[in-house]
Amino acid sequence: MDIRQIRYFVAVAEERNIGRAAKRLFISQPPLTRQIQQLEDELQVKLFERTAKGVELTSAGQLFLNESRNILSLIEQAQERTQRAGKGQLGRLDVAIFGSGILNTIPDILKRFKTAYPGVNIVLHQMSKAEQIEALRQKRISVGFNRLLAPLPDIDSTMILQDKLMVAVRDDHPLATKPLINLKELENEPIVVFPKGARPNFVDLVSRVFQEAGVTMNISQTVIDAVTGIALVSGGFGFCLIPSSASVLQLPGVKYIPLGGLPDNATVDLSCIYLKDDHSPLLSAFLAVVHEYKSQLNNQA
Amino acid sequence: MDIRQIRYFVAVAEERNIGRAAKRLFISQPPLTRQIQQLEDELQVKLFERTAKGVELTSAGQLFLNESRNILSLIEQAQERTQRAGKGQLGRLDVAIFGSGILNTIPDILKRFKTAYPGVNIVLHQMSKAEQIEALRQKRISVGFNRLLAPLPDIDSTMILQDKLMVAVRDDHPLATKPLINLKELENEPIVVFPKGARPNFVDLVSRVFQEAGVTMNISQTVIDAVTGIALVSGGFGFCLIPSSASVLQLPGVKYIPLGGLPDNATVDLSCIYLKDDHSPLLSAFLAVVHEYKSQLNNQA
DNA sequence: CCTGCTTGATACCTTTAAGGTATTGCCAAT
DNA sequence: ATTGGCAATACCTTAAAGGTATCAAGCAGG
Repeated sequence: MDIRQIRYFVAVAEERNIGRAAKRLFISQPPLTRQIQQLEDELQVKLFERTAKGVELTSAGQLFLNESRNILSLIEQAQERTQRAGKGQLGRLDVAIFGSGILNTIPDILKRFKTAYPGVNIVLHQMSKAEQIEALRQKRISVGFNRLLAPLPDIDSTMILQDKLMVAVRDDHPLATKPLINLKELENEPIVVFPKGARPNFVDLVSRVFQEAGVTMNISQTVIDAVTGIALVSGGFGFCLIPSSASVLQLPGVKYIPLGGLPDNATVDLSCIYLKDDHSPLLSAFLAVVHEYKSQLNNQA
Repeated sequence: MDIRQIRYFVAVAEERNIGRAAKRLFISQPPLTRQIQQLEDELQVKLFERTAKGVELTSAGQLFLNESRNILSLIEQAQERTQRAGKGQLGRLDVAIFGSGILNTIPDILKRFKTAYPGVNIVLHQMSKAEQIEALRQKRISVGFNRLLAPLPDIDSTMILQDKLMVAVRDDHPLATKPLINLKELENEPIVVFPKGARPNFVDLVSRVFQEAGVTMNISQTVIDAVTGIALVSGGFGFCLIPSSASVLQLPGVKYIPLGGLPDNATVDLSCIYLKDDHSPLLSAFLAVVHEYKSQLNNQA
């Protein structure tokens, strides 16, 4: 049995006349007659009663007509859905985000992607950097968002933005009134750092900045992420250096003040990472959205 | 797109290796490679990622695999169901019965057919003789049960049984004690006859019998069917001649007594009728059941 | 680092089967 | 009895599926 035969059968059933159906199918009458005969032979069922005016469906033929229509529509659907999946318009995309990374950039990107590709189901996973890399290699996720990535041979990354550093201060502290804080002013002050876990990390950037400025750093506490760090500032544990994008977070008694007098490379990147040899259309579509977001960000600045 | 290609695709997806799949399909590897390429070209979607160890499905391919399995199983089902319909094991059979014909013979036959062909949906219609013939010609029904048929050019019939005549009597009537009633004893007695409507009919048989025996008949009432006639006997309206198979009907105060001293042709047939050129497997199956029933009936007698 | 093995891809030929033209046979309406 | 419309048949042409031989690429073992 053949899809062509099914199509032919439906045409004949609808026209109730082989010659007319042949015209509709842009073939001549004899081959159509033969195809119908073949179909009947194969099924061992008479599908049509031949009359003087044409043909008419037997009861078995009537049943087969319904089934045939179902088959054809299922095939059509399958083609369309597969094509959409091939263009990345349909499917499931597993995305990893890091602890406090759910601030504004990532939700924005996800929102854009969701509106551009409404057929794609986005599944979020909270993962640390190391977990993301393992999950990428095992294909449990397709993209991860992260910061400060060491280059890896099998993993590519796209930088989305670079955050400058800011200082989280309690608003009753004397420095809280200044428009800009110099690193020197934080010498020996208690500093909360984050995150715990795999290096290189935001901690390393902060230490490097202190070191290069020749300022001694007094780490009062190491916590898991920016949110916890800022919470500790609010609790009076000292200062906390954060990437500027984390400053959207509002906590009672906490002010964010830009850090001045730093070298240009004193920034943290936000990047998304993915397997180098993942050529899935879903990933490409997602990266396209990321790039579009990035270029809009640059045009604003 | 082609069912063959879908089958090939599923095999390759399952084996994750074109060569192995080719072996499974009893073809050589190159044509299989080409068919997969063609399928990908047509869908404009890459279905497989070619690796060193074989091939692996892309996400679009994964989706298409699911759809393909659905399509194949639907096709299989369609073939099987159509074949069953072709053998008369599946479908719908519209059957007409006459007013009081729902006694024991017809339910028996229908019950047998139902157990032999459980996939067939029997739809009953109450129809007079004339209605049955019109409905047969319009193909609204496939079989009708009836009595005393005049032969028609386009309609065939099968006689199921021949009923002798019986008399329905009130049990307080003097004749009710006799084991056999002679027609002479009914002379001038009030007789209820049925049915109303198209001739030739059961009435005609009854009148003929009286006439041939030289007995004058006194029709007290003409009613629609046997059930009504017997009800009138119960109400004291007189006697009623009925086909013996109607004697299964029990009404208060009514006895059935055989009619004696009649010629052999004083019988009513129960027949089923159908279009001469209806060769549907459903009808053949039904008629086969009818014949089987008939021959069992004859063996008993 | 090279060699051999496995895998899919290509080139070219053979065979199967689908499509076309011409014609026949059948039934029905005139 | 005749004609018109329909499906079926016979015979040929063409397209496409399958086969054999061979190639190119990637990985494993020496």
